[in-house]
Amino acid sequence: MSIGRNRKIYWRLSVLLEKRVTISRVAAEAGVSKQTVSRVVNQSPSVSDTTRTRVLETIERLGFRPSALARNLTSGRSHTIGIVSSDLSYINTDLYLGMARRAESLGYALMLKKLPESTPEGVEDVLLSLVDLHVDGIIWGAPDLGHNQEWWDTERLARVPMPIVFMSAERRPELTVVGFDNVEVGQIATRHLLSLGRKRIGHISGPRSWWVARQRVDGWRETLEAAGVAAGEDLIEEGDWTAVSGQAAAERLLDRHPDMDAIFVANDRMALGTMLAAHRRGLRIPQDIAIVGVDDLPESACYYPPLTTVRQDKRYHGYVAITTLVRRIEQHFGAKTQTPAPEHPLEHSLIVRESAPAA
Amino acid sequence: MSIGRNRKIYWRLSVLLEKRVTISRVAAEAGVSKQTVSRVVNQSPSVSDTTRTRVLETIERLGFRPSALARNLTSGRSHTIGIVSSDLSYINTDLYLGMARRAESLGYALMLKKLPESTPEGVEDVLLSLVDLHVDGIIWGAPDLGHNQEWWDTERLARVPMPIVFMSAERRPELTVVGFDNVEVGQIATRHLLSLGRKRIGHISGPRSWWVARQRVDGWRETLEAAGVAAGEDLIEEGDWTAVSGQAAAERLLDRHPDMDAIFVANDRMALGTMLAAHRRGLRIPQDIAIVGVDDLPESACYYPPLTTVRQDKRYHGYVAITTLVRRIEQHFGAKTQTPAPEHPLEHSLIVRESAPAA
DNA sequence: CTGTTAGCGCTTTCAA
DNA sequence: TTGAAAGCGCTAACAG
Repeated sequence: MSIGRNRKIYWRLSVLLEKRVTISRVAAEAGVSKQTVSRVVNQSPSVSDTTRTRVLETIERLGFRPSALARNLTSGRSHTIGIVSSDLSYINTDLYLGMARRAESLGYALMLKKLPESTPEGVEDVLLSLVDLHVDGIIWGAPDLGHNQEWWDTERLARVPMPIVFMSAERRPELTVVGFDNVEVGQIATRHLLSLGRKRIGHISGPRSWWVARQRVDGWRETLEAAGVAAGEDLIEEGDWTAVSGQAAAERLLDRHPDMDAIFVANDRMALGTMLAAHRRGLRIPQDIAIVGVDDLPESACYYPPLTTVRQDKRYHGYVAITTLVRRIEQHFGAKTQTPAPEHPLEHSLIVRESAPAA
Repeated sequence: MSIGRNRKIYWRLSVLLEKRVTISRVAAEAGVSKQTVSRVVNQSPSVSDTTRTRVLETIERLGFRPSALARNLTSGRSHTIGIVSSDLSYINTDLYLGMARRAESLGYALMLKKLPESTPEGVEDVLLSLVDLHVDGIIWGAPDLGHNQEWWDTERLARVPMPIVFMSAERRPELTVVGFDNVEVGQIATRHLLSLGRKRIGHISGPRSWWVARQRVDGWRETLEAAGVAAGEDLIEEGDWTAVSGQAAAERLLDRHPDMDAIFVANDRMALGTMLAAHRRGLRIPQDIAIVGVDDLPESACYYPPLTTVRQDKRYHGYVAITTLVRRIEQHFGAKTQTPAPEHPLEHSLIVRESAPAA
């Protein structure tokens, strides 16, 4: 679409109140065929300058805007991406911003779909409704659902008639997955705690049904085992990513191991709960117990004490997800031009703050 | 749409990989006209039972799903609602969930649009793109932008060809606004602090360009003045809703008024920063300084100490917003049936925790 | 370079 | 109760 962004267009929008300005109307007023108008709008080179000018002028004057709907119907693609999530627990502000910006810059609109309370039937419905809406591709932003439960078997996958990109799912050859290396996340956090000289390092994990949660557990375990430090299941408690659940998990963990001197918590919000539990017991952070989280939420710098955490660039995560999906969409439609692949992989870094300061 | 939710449908989806099943195909196979199929799909009563059964059977067998696109093109409505926000700062998880659930139950899909960095031109573009997409209505979820700056003048408003519902905007007769009474929020918080016997009550506000922020300031001021307590501008510092900005604002406030014994902070995240500032100065909460926030974020129960806060039911906020919009859409299209209005107004309540416990 | 002819998949007339 | 015809607004495939 090459219509000038002149704000005058907007002033003509009033016409819509009467009757939508269509391509035919423009054609008539400009004294050309609909096809020519279409060519002008779509930047086809095969239009004479004189005609182009005249048409463009008419378009401006009438405030014509091509109907995305009609366009989609004929072209077969909607330039719309469906985003599926159970709630916005995985898709937070930053991830959304990253996706929205990138999608917009590539000319795609975003359609959000909530999964109804995690039932498999609901999932089918959501998928179908997305098909009905002719979305060009899907971002699967519900890492908790149906990944490892082999829900997404090859058969089912083959049935979805458009590309899907999975956020942080277990990697499988037939799935396009975009996500961080969460084993490494666990390693980074745990290594830091080891480097501080801690020996009794517990872990508060996310729901083990989530792949990311399991990965972080693995990173923690591997690191400890490599260092010859205890890493049994008794040192793990599971939360549900919320602060309160983190507090409860910490209580259980500290009840069982009062001598614990460090905890790697699988996300910042649970780390907040963990700190509260520690405060309640009169444990000093980090002297008595060091804590490391994951996410680097903007708030975590204001926790008491400020939290050491493994930072994930969610915005870039969103960027990469959309870019990857659009590339798949393009090849799906056999586009001539190809969006370039993302330059960097998804990386994370340790942000050291008072809850576990450098040695 | 009344197509049985039989999961078998899904298994037929594979057909899509070859060629989309259209109404004509169904008509042909069922030996009826397209019209009849259309009638069956749209639950028209004027179809004989025999025919209906046969058509439904064919629909199931072929896995036919009506194309929302084609349908929209003819019917003129898309059953899609556009949600405009600058980022997801105002639209948080709960608000989104409330909207998504309600929209889904009323048969609407949600299209999310991000405002490009708050420029007026960008706003025009977003609005236009929503018009292009034929959304049936718009939720304006960017309370910071263009409310009081008279951006939304009557003229401009008249130009948007579909209903708009504004989230938490300044009330004006020509605008449909859904939001909490934020003056009352300020009053509730401040009254609580007064009831604790506090006399030097400061306020950390959100950006004064936001209407909600100004409302909360008003509530704070009115309450203090009514009680004959100082409420000057020197007792206010402005943040940008983030925790860090709250910390900075608190620093400034406490520098200027070291004798302050309470602070009403306009949201929980800034309250977190405020608490950190207090801790840093060795002030005990609540003994030396009591703090009240707004929102009741799930995390706030795990702040140290747990935060007293004014709870807003964001989920219901979302429910009401969508319900209101859909009602307007229905009358816009002159629908026969009318969605019932929300039962309750938006209310808030004080959640008392340790940062400002009951007297 | 430009126009004509067909649709895209569905709904809305209007007849039968 | 059913069907035929005529679009919705646009693009694709051919002509010229």
